[in-house]
Amino acid sequence: MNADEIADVLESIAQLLELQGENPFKIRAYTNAARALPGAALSADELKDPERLEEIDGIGKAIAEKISTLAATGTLPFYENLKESFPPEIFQLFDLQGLGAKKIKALYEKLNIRSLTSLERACNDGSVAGLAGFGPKTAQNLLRAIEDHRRHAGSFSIATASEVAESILERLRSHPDVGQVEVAGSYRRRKETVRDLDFLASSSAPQGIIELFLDHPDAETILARGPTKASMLLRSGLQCDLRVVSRLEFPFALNYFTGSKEHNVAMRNRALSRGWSLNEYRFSIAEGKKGTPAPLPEVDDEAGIYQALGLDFIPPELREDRGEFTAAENHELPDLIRIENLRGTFHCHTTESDGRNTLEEMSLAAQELGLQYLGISDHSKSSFQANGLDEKRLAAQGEKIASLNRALEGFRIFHGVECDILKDGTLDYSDDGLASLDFVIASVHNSLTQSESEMTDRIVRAMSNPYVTMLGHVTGRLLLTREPYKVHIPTIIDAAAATGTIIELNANPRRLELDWRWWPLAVEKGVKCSINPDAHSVAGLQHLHFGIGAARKGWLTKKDVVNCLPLGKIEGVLQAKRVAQRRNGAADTFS
DNA sequence: GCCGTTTTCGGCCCGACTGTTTTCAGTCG
Repeated sequence: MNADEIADVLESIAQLLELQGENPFKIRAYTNAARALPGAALSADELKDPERLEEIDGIGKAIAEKISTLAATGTLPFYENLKESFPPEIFQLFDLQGLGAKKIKALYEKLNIRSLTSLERACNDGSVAGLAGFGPKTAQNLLRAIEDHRRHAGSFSIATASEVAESILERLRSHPDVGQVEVAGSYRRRKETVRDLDFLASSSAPQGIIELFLDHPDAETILARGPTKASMLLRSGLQCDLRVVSRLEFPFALNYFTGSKEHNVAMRNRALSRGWSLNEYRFSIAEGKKGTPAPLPEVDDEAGIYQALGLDFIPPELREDRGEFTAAENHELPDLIRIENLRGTFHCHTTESDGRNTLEEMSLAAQELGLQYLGISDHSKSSFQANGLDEKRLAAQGEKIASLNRALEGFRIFHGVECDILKDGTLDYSDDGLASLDFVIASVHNSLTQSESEMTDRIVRAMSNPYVTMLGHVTGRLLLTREPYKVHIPTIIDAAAATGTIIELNANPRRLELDWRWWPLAVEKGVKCSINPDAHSVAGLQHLHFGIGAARKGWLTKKDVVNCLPLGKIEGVLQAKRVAQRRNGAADTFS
């Protein structure tokens, strides 16, 4: 069993213990261990070594033994026994809004409810409403929650969220009683998908702002309406929450509601170590602490909170408790990439394959964005579903680009292709065909069900080709739609480093990969990134904004991203692999 | 179950809202 699978088991154990009414801190210990494990990036052997596991913060003797057993045998008697006390379907009840372990336990023990279907029946026939601690309102809310759950998987793409977030922000800003307004939560941290949007406003007169917020034209259900907090479900199924706080509380609330939960816990612990308690409103003197606490700091903005805790300002994207505290303490936080650092981009399609805009339109749009270059890469011939180009059409496209380039000044179109990586890792064109191009993106588009080792070998073989400039969408995932295909990312990263292949950060909001979690490793290994929109239209160039969010989340700076290089410097990077091969004179330079 | 210039016991983040209660438990973030 690998680290991710073991983490899933630990999460399941936590839920089962919760159902059993176990000590909440014991439950938290399992949840913490589940979160800590994948971040430690242990090898298969280290996962079997209890002593190595115990070095990880949050994993002690007992859980280390359990992880080791899972890694070695793929099973755990303790877990198997736990599972016997509850039916497996019961886990789906945790996904319902308003239903936690206590209520699930009551429903199961008193009414033998174990699934969405049996819960729905019991809500309708009145037996839920008759249960102690439940009532008619709860039954009604559960029915609505079941319906919502069925209608929406519960997550939304960053693109959907972005549209809603910007429009609600604008609405709230228009209110005369509003001071500051921000979106917090995972949206501000630029997670690849979000479950809800958390808005935060400062005001001394919250009521009207709450009313304006809830009076949204797309509001379907009002979930909460209090004096400082409101919550609604939009017709799309996206939940939006609003908090209104005072001007002085705003930085604290912004920090608190931006999260992540793990980041907040660490912040509070840092405060406690100084004798302060930190909540979403302020610093205060912690109760029951021995010794004299440091005097309370004055805080004007979010940076002031970090400063008070001896930290550089941590950008929201990094707040995942993945090393940002150590870096902030040592003044080693990266100068994260910004959208204005981009000088050009690659991976754009045109009407020649499956794009909606012509070569000329795409080029013009890129110039209007202030870019210096645009890499055109239509599909290769095997992607016939996408009208991929054969050698003849590819050559004709090259001539057209050359002629356009002659008429351009200070802007260049690079001619490339998104070349299919065939089932055996060979490419869709001969090396001679590839050599005529400025750059080549190699991507997998078919035979997605290969085993992890087959897929990994396939991609590594493709990267060993000196004409492959960069690797496209590494795992083929479509967020909220299609799981990634199986591929061993650390091996891919090593191969990219060894061959000098750039890895794409596909900025299309449905893809957003290589996933941000892997970029620190890639950078450590010396792999370069290219942030590519995978644009199929002029509008698709805007995906670069989402790519920047993901890149920042992956700790990337402009030095790590090749398309921050200006025209005049980028050409050399595109040619580097072939030049190295020519210099070494061997076909198997990289093997 | 984890952790330790509070170190082997006794803490572990905490406030808002809802619904079911009549002072609070459960859930959420």
